[in-house]
Amino acid sequence: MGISKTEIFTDQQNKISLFAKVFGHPARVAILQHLFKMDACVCGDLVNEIGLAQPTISQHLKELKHLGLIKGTIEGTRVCYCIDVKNWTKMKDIMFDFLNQDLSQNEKCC
Amino acid sequence: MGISKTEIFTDQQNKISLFAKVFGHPARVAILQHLFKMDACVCGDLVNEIGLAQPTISQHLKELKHLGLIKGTIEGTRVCYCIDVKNWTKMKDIMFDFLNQDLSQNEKCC
DNA sequence: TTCATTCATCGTAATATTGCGATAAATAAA
DNA sequence: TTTATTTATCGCAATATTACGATGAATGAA
Repeated sequence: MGISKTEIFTDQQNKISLFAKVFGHPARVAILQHLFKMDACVCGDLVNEIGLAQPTISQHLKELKHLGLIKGTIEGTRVCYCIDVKNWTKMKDIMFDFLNQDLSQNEKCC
Repeated sequence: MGISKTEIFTDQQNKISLFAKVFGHPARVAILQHLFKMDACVCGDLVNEIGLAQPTISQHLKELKHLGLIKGTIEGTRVCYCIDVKNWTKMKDIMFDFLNQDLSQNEKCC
C-alpha cells in the first residue's frame, strides 16, 4: 500500500525512522555535508555544487528544514541555509541510542 | 522521476543513504531492536511481536539481510535471524562519521 | 506418504518519492 | 517602473515502497 502503519510502532521507533528517512537520499546527505564544510552559510550554490535542478534541491532543503535539521534565513533575494546545531544534537542522541545497542548478546548467536 | 541519480554522488554518500534508507521504516527499526533485545536468536515470532503480516515482515527481513545487517540461519522449518555484529559495527563507523561532523563552525552562522 | 508448520516469493493495489519544466513571489539593480 | 536574480511552489511523469493474499518450497511429524 506504500503507507507505513506508524500507529503500531512506538514514538521512538517512528522518530528514528523519520530521521533515517531524510538521510535516505544521497542528495540530502550531500547537502548536509556541504553545509557542515562551509564556515559561512550557503545559499543556492548548492544547486551548482550538486548536479540537480534548482526545484529539486529546493524540495530536498524543504524536507531537511521540516525536520528541523537546517534553518534558512532570507538575505535579499537569496536564502542562507545552515545546520540547526541544537536540533542536530538532539537527533544525534536519538540515532546514537539506536545504533549503539549492546552487541555482546549477539556475538554468540547463530 | 522516483529514481535517485546515484552516479553524481560519492560512494560514501550513497553508502550512507543506503544504510539510512533501511532504517527509514519503523518496522525495520522494530525488528532490529527486537533482535538486539533477545539473548537468543529470533525467528518468525517477529510476526507476532510486530503487527504486520508474515509476507511483509519477510520482505523487511530480506532488505536488512541484503545490506548485511542481519543474517539468517535455517533451523528445520524455521529461520533464526540475528544481528551481523561485524557488519553492524562497520555500518556504525560510517554513520558516526556522518553524524559526528564538526558543529563548531555552524554555531556562529545565520 | 500425507499433513502441518514455517518461511519465501509472486502478483498486485495503494501510496510515496524523485526530478524537473513552468511559473509565481520577492527583492535588488538599473 | 522595468528588468534581472533568486528561491519556492505547482503539476506531472517515472519509479519506488509498502502491505498483503495466494501460493510455493522445505522440513518435521504422524
